[in-house]
Amino acid sequence: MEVRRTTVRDMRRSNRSVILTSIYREGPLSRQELTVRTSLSAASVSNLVGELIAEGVVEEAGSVESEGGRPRVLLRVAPTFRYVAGAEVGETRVRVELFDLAMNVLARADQPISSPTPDEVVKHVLEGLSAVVTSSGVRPEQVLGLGVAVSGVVEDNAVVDAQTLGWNAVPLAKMLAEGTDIPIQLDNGANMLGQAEMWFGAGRGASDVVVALVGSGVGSALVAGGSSYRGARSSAGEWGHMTIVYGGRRCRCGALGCLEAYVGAEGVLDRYRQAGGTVGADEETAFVELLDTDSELAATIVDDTIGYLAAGFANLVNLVNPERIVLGGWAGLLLGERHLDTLRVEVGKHALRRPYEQVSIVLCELGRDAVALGAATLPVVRLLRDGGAVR
Amino acid sequence: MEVRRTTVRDMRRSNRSVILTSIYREGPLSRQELTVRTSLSAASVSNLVGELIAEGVVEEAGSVESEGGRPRVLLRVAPTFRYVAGAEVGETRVRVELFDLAMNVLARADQPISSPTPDEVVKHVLEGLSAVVTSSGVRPEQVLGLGVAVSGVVEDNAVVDAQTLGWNAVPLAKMLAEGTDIPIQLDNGANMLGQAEMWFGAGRGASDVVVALVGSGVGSALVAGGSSYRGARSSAGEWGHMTIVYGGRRCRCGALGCLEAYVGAEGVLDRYRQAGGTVGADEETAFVELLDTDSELAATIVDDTIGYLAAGFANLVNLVNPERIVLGGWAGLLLGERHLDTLRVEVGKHALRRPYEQVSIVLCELGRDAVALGAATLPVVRLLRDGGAVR
DNA sequence: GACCTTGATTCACGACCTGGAAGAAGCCCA
DNA sequence: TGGGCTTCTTCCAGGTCGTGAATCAAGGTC
Repeated sequence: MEVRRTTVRDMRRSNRSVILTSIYREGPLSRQELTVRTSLSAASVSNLVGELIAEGVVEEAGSVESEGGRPRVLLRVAPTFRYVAGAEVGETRVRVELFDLAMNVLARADQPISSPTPDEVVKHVLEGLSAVVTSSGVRPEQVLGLGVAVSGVVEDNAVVDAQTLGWNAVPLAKMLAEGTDIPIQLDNGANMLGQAEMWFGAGRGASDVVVALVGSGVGSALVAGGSSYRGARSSAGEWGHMTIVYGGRRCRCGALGCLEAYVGAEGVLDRYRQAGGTVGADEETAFVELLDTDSELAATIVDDTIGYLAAGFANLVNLVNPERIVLGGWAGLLLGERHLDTLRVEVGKHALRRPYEQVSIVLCELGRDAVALGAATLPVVRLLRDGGAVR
Repeated sequence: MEVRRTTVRDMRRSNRSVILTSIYREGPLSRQELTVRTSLSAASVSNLVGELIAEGVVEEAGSVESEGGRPRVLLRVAPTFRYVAGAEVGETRVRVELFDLAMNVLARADQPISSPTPDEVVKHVLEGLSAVVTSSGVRPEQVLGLGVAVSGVVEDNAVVDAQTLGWNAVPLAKMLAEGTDIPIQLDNGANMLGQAEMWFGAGRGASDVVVALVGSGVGSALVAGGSSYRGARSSAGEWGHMTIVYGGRRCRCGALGCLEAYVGAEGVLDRYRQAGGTVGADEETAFVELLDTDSELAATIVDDTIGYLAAGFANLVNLVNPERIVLGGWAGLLLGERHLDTLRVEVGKHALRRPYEQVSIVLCELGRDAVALGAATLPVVRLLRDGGAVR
């Protein structure tokens, strides 16, 4: 039973949240439009908006004429009310970015990282954070929070397990909090890229979405009913290690026949080389080379890849019944740019007719650099949820 | 933006719901315990409970002594405040059951059905409903609602598509509503069995669960964060048609290599017969026969089945990260009773270590007759959600 | 039978949203 | 130029709600 009481204060907080969220997500709105959208009374809208303006969260932004009457005053979330930071922890670099509330980038700090130990990562994130804060002239107490995207499983928004980095139960949130007063929120990198696509990219307007990421490996972010689905212990979305060829190729996770072993760039190139194809050593260049090679072997490998990927998509379509699947990741984009139509057709061969007809399959719009952007939305989500209340 | 305003009335409804739900789900409770669990003030609990008692939803049920003070008065939902009905629409029969609010069966009506056309089904459901209501001496206006479980996709709680029955966009809710004043709610049969297991069976206490049903075919019910997950258009949970052997056996859905083609009883027996095994014609008898045959061939087929099923489970574990998987369906139970431990081990070979360690795999506890019970919980859910307000 | 402990109820209070009336701000037209 | 009109916004009285402190209730203890 997770039910909670409601008090008279919750009501106001909730209504502030409704109004603030509407203003933020649906662009400049007048009080009048807010009364329609929220079905709150005009009196309450005026009251709540007045409070939000007095606190500086919301500001008036011009007016628009109405049909012969008093013009409506437009309201927007004040972009400079507070700032938010996002960090992307990769295997070879740490990127920190600072945004205003309109999610304009104010500063960016990229730092190469030699060995991704927890201490090293903490050091670089904190350095990057203070670098972007300083260089943009924002006072630290103006920063609402720092969202950090890591490539592993983040439990309870605090502890990280990342097999690829060799991290086991690393209390990253605590470690970071010791070096700054800015509130920290952690999440998984794939989820954050998905979050970015949901807010600013190909996921806009949808509420049941799978963001499928195909790079060297394969992962996904699940969005159910408008919010990220993490499962019982935050590791949901491990789509890449779904068995798709029972007893098939050995995957680096140890199991046989995982999707990743067939459609991850590494697996694809491996299959090509084993079949006698030759490409360069650099993975991305090689992958492009394979896609653009005009040989029967290359065509077979690519067609097979599309087939396996389609089966993986179909499994999502059947099991999750999303309204949209967003394909991303560098390899996914390269493949999708060339073969999206074929992919769509192939999915239809594996999926049930009904959910297949209801899903649209599209490409990511933001590229791979949106991870920090997604992470930076975490403090914004909190701000909107709390109706503009700050620490 | 699905955010909605909150008014002062919502607050009371919400708190009534919190109290009523606590009393219903956590057994007889005193007002004192309610203040602790709901974190409402003692004053409000007293006030709200008084109202619920006055309306007859809740009643006092004895008292329990406290440590030297005034004894606590226990409260429970009055079992006979209202009644709920559940119907199971199968391919060969329609079952309707009537329950009190404590979910004790008061009456049951089974009706064989020759051809499951919509009109025929509506007729039998309505006949069954009036039969159980009459025979138990309950006044029709005392019946809170009828939940109907059908074996197809139910959209918007109103329209049914059932490929197996040949139904296409049948407005079943409307058709039923024309024959009775009792409110109708529709849902999918697998979901309803899952719902029954969640409330009264192997799912109790968990909030992220997959109920996996293996019979002649294969399906599942997904429970995410305590409530049933239906996806964008109500067809989520189609686990049986997940591709598990790329390019493998032809499934009755038309695709190749679906899980159902390997672990559904029909598929299993088919594989056995094709490999030279002989069993009787009746599916269930044949399946038991296969399981209990002491031959190398039979053992291989069974082992393979466990392997395929394990891969199917592992895909759920990786993608959904449930805390529990509940195996049911007649074939699933027969298999599970004999080989659950092996199955658990095999799942570990396909799933990622971390989510695998976090999931428990157990058998259904209620048998296959719980569908109507699950359906009958639909009106109860509505009652609890609305805080005891009746039509 | 006085006192203690614990559970339940009462009541004044402040916070909240609402509907209707009033005010504000622009446009139109004589 | 000013009155009238339309539309947006604010003000105010009224009613609902949960809270905290005080009070009442019901049993046990000595």
